[in-house]
Amino acid sequence: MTNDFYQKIYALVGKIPKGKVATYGQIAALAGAPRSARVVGWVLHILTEPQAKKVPWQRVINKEGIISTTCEDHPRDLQKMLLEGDGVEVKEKNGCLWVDLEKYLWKP
DNA sequence: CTTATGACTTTCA
DNA sequence: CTGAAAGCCATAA
Repeated sequence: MTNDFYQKIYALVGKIPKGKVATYGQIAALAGAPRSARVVGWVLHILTEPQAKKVPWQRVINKEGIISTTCEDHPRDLQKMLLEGDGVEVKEKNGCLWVDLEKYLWKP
């Protein structure tokens, strides 16, 4: 069951088109668990090495489009770089990186 | 098995 | 409208 949830999340994240971003709640909802946004974040946190390179985890952010990454292993600068590489404009507000959900939010 | 924590979200005051 | 607290799911200890 958890493994299935993982697979769903991976599939959903992998289905995010280039130049678009999605929120944890959205991914969780699409995975069948609207209240498991935290788990989505956890899944992306424990991504295995090969998957971290295959899955565009950088396109998954919180509901405000802000990168709330507190992990030192997941630098916001790296995510910003990856998003910019995908064609997503990452803005900076008060030292917090965020994306225009109105323009870059993935709407399946 | 119980407790604590987390890349979040939603609701109450 | 803003701020704080609880909730939910899964993993780690």
